[in-house]
Amino acid sequence: MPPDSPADRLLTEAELPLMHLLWDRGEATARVVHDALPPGDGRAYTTVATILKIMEDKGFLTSDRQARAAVYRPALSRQAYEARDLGRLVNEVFRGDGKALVRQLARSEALPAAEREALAALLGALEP
Amino acid sequence: MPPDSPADRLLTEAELPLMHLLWDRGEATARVVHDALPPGDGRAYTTVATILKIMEDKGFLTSDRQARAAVYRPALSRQAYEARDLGRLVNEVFRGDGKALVRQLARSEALPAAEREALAALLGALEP
DNA sequence: CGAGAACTACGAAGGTCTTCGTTGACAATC
DNA sequence: GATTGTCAACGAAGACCTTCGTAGTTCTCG
Repeated sequence: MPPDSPADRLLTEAELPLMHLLWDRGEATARVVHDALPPGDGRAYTTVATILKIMEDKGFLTSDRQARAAVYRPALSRQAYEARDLGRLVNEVFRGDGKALVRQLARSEALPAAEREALAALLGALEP
Repeated sequence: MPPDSPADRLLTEAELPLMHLLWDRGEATARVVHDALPPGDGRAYTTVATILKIMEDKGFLTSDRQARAAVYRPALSRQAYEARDLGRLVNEVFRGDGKALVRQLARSEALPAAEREALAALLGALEP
């Protein structure tokens, strides 16, 4: 088993926005990523370049270094990462109780009312 | 608004298991928490005491210090914390797309098959 | 070719987290 | 009353994260 496989790491706070950019675009150089960041961001180019390099070391990205400037690509699909982070939430915070998560989701502001109601109905149906 | 309110912090990896213990028991001293940890845990008593103190500083716990040994209580319900951590996942990882989270949940191993199917059906019904 | 631009690599600095030992205070016990 | 045990407080050490500047290399364009 490769010792440097993507492991079960999670992206850090600084890494996650860069990863979203790469998921959206498929690939990008450090320059492109930096320029695409929201203007108010303020992070220096070298900061972005360093973080991308670290993400590659961690196995989150691969790069094509034939090119003049390294072109980075996600080594992990957005879906796969979503599943990983969701897994952490379920296992560590909800202690494996997926139903409690759905219950919490049904209360969450993040979902439109229609879906919240549907979830609540689903819960009611499953456990009357 | 109190400036030192529980803020929007998340519990760290070392803090979370201690918090679960306190949620389960309602209150406990550092001694009780330490002794209740799984035997294989290995963390020293002083480590546990330090983490509890830090959690109090961060606003996650309150303590009764009349007693000889400080008695800690959660300053935040399990539900409230679940909502906070779920909120992070929805906003940062799923970028506000709650439906994507439900979709992911429907694929998750964490839920029994019956619930996964129900979620899938729900998604199908909402977005044909 | 030479000057300037762009890029990578390196490392330093400051922050947080995690772990634990030591010290000094206090209590209980003999 | 002296010894033993328990506790809070402090701080140190090592790991990781975040940020950025500098140095050196490579490319590009007059």
